Amino acid sequence: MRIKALSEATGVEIETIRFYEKQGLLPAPAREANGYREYANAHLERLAFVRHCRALDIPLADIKRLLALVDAPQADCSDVDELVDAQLARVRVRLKSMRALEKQLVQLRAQCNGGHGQAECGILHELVTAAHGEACACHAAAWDE
Amino acid sequence: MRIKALSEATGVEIETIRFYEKQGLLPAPAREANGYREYANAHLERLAFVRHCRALDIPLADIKRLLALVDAPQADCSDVDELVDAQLARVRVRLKSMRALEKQLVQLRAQCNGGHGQAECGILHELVTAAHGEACACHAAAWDE
DNA sequence: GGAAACCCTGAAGTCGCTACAGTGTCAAGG
DNA sequence: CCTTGACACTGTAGCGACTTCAGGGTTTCC
Repeated sequence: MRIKALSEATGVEIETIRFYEKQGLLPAPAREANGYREYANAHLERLAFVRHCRALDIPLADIKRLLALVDAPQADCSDVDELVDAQLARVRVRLKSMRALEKQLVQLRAQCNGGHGQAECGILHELVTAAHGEACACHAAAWDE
Repeated sequence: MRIKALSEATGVEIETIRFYEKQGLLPAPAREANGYREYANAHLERLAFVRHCRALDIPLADIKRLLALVDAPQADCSDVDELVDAQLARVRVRLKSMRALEKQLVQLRAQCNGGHGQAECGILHELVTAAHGEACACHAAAWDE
C-alpha cells in the first residue's frame, strides 16, 4: 500500500509517518519505480505499535528501545518493566499537578460573577493579587528598591 | 534591582526573565550605565503575574492578552472569562486522557508477573496485540496489501 | 493537454524554555 | 597591578514531537 492508504488505515498523518521513518521508528519501505513508498503489513503493525505507545505517552526514544526488544529474539525484558514503571511514575506526577490545576482554575472561574463591564474584573483581580502574594511569601527578599 | 535579585525574588531563572522580555511579556527595564538591566517593583509584580498564569498552564500568547487587559483602564473583561474557560476545558481534556492513561499503564504493568527471562514478555505481548487490535478495528481498510 | 490528486525532499516553524559560546564589568584579595 | 570570581550582556542552537511550507515530480481522469 502507498503512504496515504497506510495513513488512512492507522489514522496517522502522512507527514508523521515520514517523520517516524526519518527518526528510525519505522523501517524504510521498498520503493516503487517512481520512488513512491510501498508499505507492507509489517509496517502497518509497527506503526500501530508506535501509536499505541504514543497514546500511552511513551517518548519516542523509549519506543525505539521497546521496538528493539520486540525484535530481539529472547532478550531479558526487565527493561520493559522498568520503562513502563518510569512512564507510570511520570504520568502520576503530571496527573497530580493537573488535578491541582483544575481546582485552581475552577476557583478562579468562580470569581467572575457576571460583572463584566465593571471597573474590576474578579478574575483579573484574583490573578494579580495571587501573583503578588506569591512573590512576597515565597522569596521574602529584594523588596527594597 | 538587578536581574539576579529579581530572579531570586521570584524564583524565575535569569535566562527565562530575558526570554520573557524578548517575547514582550515583560517590559524592557531601564539600564544602568554599564548596560545592566535595572528592575523596579512593577517588573517584579508583572513577572509574578506571568509565572502565576504559567503555573495555571496558560500559554504565553494568552498571558500576553491578559496583560493587555490588566493594563487596559476599563476594557470589557468577558475575554478573561472566555480565556479561563478555554484553559479549564483544555486542562479537563488532558486530565481525562491522563486518567485513562494511568489505568492502561497499571493494567499493562500487571501483565508482567516476574517472568523476565522468558520467551514471551507479558507487557510486550500486550503492547503488540493491543496495537494490532486497534489498527484492525478502527480503520477497517487497506488490509489487502 | 490540462487539472486534480497524489507523491517526493529538505528546511523551517511551533512552544516554552534551557544551555551554550563568547565577551564585558566590577569588587575584593594577594 | 593583576587575577580571580561572581555577575552581566548578546546571540544562537537545542529539546520533543510533530506540523507546515516551498518547490518540485507523477499519475489519472476528462
